[in-house]
Amino acid sequence: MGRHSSCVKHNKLKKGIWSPEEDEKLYNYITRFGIGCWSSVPKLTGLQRCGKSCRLRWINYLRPDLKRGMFSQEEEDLILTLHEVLGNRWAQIAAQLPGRTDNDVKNFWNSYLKKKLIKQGLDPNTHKPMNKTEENCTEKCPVQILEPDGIPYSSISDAMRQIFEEQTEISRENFVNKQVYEYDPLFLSEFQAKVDPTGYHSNFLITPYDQNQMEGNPNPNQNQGSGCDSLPSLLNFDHGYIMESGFSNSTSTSRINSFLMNKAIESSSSSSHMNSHAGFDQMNNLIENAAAYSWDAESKLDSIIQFQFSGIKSEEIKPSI
DNA sequence: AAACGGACCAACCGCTCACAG
DNA sequence: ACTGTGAGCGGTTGGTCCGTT
Repeated sequence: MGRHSSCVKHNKLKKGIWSPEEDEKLYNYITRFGIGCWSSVPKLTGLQRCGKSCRLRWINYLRPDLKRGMFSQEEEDLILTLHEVLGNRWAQIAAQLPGRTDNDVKNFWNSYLKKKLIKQGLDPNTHKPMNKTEENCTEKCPVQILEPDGIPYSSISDAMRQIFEEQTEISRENFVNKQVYEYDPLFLSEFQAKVDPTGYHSNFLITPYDQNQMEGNPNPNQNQGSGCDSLPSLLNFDHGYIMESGFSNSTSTSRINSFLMNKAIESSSSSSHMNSHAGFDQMNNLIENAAAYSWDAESKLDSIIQFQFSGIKSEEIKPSI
């Protein structure tokens, strides 16, 4: 199909920067009649623009709920985290950032975040050190996630991506299609301080199970940087909400995160391979240890959540179907 | 002061997908 | 099943700004 048909037909249409008059015409029209058929907007407004151009101008500039100005640290962290899972799916990433457009996010990524990662020696595509490979991750990661048909996902990132996409479908009406986004400050704040700005050295707690896995490894940091920490970086940030909500559905936008956890926990509990008694012991130990190490309350919860993964003896987490 | 180059960002282009006829 | 159209998305471009030489 190629070029948008309405733009091909009318090659006399104006291009380039929008004038304030054009903006006013479009703004007045949309605020009065709402968003309908974009292709008819030029005719109805008298604008010498194609419908596609009108749509873009509204979405990227005129929409009243747009957030202007610099990206906050929370937004930056969120973009990094989501990009690690979703890749260049700017629209999906932007849908989690109230008031930001895909264009905003894309420009911010290309002009700042991408360079920042490169500067830190991280591959902007994988968010891992330049010399790390996906194979290494699969090889070293102690948790294997199976697809519904029992075939393991090729990597943690693939599994997380799949889970996120399922979630995105579920929450689409709440996140993507709303004209006015419901801003939930909790959602963004939950990312704060839980995710390293690098998107790499996330808050990945080393559980007893992990320590077993790491026996003989003189450098725990090396294990931490095996490329598998992308999973905890997504899972740790919402524990507080999850614990309070009992892993149930909620209207909070942070249910993305609880969804991820629910997925894993449902899966682990349904797994016949889970070593449950060891799991409870580990949980108790973790709480006690957390107190002993003067961890704060959040860290305890982190530990509990982490247990849900680390306690799976069979190294399997089957996503629920 | 002028030239240059990099950063930023608005807008365009080309493609896919969904849907109606 | 096929075709045309509209909507949406990601990649890219080009203009402007600003700092540096």
